[in-house]
Amino acid sequence: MSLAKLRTHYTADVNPEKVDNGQKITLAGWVHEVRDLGGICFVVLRDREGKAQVTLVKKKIDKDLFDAARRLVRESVISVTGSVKFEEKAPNGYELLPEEITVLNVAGSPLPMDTTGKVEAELDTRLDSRFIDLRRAETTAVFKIRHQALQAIREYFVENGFIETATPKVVATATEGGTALFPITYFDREAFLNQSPQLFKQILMSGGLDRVFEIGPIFRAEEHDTRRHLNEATSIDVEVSFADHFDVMEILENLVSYVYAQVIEKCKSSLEALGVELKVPKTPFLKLTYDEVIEIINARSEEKMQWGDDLGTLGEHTVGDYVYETTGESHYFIIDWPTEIKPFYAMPYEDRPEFSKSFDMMHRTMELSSGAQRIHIPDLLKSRIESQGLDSDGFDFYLKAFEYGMPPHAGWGMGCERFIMTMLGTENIRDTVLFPRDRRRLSP
RNA sequence: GUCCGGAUAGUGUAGAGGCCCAUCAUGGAGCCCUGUCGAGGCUCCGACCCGGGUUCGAAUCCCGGUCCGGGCGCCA
Repeated sequence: MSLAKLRTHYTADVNPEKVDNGQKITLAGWVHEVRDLGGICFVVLRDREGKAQVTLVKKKIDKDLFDAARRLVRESVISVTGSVKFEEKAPNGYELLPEEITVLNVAGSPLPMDTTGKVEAELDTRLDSRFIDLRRAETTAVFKIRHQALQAIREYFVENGFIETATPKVVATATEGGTALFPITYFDREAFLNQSPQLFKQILMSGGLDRVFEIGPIFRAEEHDTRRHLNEATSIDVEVSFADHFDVMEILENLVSYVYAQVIEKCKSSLEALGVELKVPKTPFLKLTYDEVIEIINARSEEKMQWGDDLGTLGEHTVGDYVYETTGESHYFIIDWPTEIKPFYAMPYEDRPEFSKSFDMMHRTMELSSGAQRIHIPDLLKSRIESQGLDSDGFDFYLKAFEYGMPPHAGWGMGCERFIMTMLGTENIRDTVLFPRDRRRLSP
C-alpha cells in the first residue's frame, strides 16, 4: 500500500490549473460529514488543507459502493479514488465521483467533541482531546500561522547574520533568581530545568559568535494561574555583541513587523479561518521611559505607582490603552527601568546608575519581551549579583567568560506564545501551544 | 496564594423547592427523500460532580470535598 496509492492530491490542490476535468485522482483524509438525501449521497472528505465533496448518485453508481458510502462513520479515515468533475453546485467548485472508497480506520462513536463547528467545546475539553480539536480548521489555522511566524523569524535572523544556537535545558543552578525552577534528578545529583538561555547566550558572546539567536523551551515553576502564563513556554532569544539596547530594540521591532508582514502574505486562508485581520505594526515603536509610564498610570488609573515599583496588570493595560488611543499602535517599548527591579546583568547608565539600559517590549495587552544592554565588566557584574542577594560562587561558570575578553553586548528574549497570542487575539495562551503545560495540566 | 463565579446526556446548554422518571441543539440508531451547502421531516437513545444536611418533597437551599473558569498576585 504505497502512499501514491492512498493519496495523489490534497483537497486544496484540485483546481482547473493543476487537474483536468475527469482526471482520476485519489484523496485521503477524514469523513467530515455524510449527507444522505436518498437518491444522492454526499460525503465530505477533509484533509489538512481543506475539504472536498464526494458525490454518489444512486442510479448511476454501484449499489454496494453507494451503501458503503452512506454508512460511513464520521471521522473515520478513508482514501477515495475517483474522477474530478468541476461543478458549480459543489462547495469548492469541484466534486469527486468515486470508483473506490477504502476505509483505512473506523472512528469510534460518540466523538469526544464536534468537529463541524455546530457545537462549541470548552478549552479544557478541546485540550483533553487535542487530536480531535486539531481537526477543526480554526485550530489548525493557529498552528499553521505559528509555523509560518517561526519560519519568518528564522529567515529574518539568517538574513541579518545571526547564528542559531542550542543551549542546555538541564542546568546545575538557578540562572537569574526571580522565578522558581523545576528540580529534576540528574543521575545522583539535583539539577533544574532552565528558565532562560540568558547566561549561556552571554557566554557565546565571549566565544565570539557575535550575533546568535535561539528558539527553544523554557520552564518556570511559578504557580500562576492566568490566561497568559505557561509553565513550559517557547522563548525566542537574541544576543548581539558590540551593540547597545537601542540596537537590539531596532532588531526586535523590525523582526515583529517582518513577521506580521510574512504572516499576512503567506497565511491568508488561515487568517480567514480565524476571522483575523492583521495590520503590520509601524516601526519604530513608541519608546516611553519608565518615568513617563509612572506619570501616565498615576494620571489615568486608580492604581498608584511609586518609583521603583514594577508594573501591575492594571498598569500595563492603562499604558497600553493610552498608547493605542494616541498612536493607533499596539506595540511600544518601556525603557530606562530602575536598575533594582531588573535582573543583575542589566547595564546601569554610567551617569545615573539607578537607571538601567533595559527595556520591555509591550503589546497593548501584555508584556512580550524584555531585554537590555548587558554588563560586560566582570567586577561590576559580580557586585551586581551579590547586591541582588545571590551567591556569586554559583555563577563561576558564567563569570569566567567575562574575564578573558567579553565584548559589550545586548539582547532580549521574547515569549513566542504571547507573540502569537497577541497577533491572533486568542483569548487563552493555551490556544497557541499544541500540548500546553500549566499548573494543572501534565497530560496529554 | 487570594477573591469571585461555575459543575446537568459524548459535546454545548435550559432549569431559581412540587410544573422535571429534566429543556433545547448537536450527536448516535432507524425510516422517508436525486443537488445537499450547519440539508429537511418523523421515531427512538443518552445526563443532574461526590458526601452529608434542611424539607412531606432537592438539579434547585445549606455545609464539606473534588474539579473547572475568570480577575488579581507571583511571573515573561
